[in-house]
Amino acid sequence: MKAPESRVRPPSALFAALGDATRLRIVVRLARGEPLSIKQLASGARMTRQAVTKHLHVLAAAGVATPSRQGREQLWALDRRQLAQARLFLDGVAQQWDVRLARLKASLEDPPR
Amino acid sequence: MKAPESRVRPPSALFAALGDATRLRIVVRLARGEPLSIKQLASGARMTRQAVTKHLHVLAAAGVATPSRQGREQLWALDRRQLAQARLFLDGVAQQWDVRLARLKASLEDPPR
DNA sequence: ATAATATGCAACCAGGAGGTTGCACATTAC
DNA sequence: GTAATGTGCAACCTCCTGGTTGCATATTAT
Repeated sequence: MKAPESRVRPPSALFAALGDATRLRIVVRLARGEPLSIKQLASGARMTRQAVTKHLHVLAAAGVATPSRQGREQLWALDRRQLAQARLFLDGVAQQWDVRLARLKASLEDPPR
Repeated sequence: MKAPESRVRPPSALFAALGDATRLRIVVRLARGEPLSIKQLASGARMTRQAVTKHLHVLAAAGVATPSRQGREQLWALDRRQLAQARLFLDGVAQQWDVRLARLKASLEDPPR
């Protein structure tokens, strides 16, 4: 068996979730670690609470943020795992590039005959 | 003065560029380092060449890929700089989190009086 | 020169994303 | 109990995105 939240998501969905200015600001605010209610997140965002709610659900679908009930409030917090996945992906791209550059450099210093 | 391509882009635009499965596949293919023509990139993508062209322009607008003419072909290659920026952003988020966790841990081990 | 190849440009279209409004419901405060 | 607060749900609207088609243009091959 496997953890339900860790089911495979295409990395593009992850980047798409981060690919909105409003959502990225939410992520940054949540990155401080303290869970925030929808009300708190909506204040300061120049749009309706419902719009913010939608964005939060997008983040949840991407596995980036998760909610938890606390009385009549819903507190949202980040889930680092998917963000770590995104980093790994970018690392992979950079690494392939590095490997290729290393090969090129090697071939220049010690050309194949 | 500063390099023209390094003008500030909102990081969300960057993630948005990566937030499409087709574009991400293009990025992965280009990550090998070898520049590819539009024709080459379009073969294997089950859509029209024009659709691929559009995706390439999105990547170019985000500063992720850049074209260069070679006769009648247009060769596309990755530009790592923006990808590095994306990594830095994710590092920042993770780091804030780490800092907060460290503080929490410290406060538990050595509680403020 | 002519044909084949690789790309550019523009119009067009369907669907989804981001946002709003209005109202219902649950929880806490007084 | 009643009011205030925080949220959930659904309908609706607009605009952008991803995709197509059709044709024009530039370069290379024969």
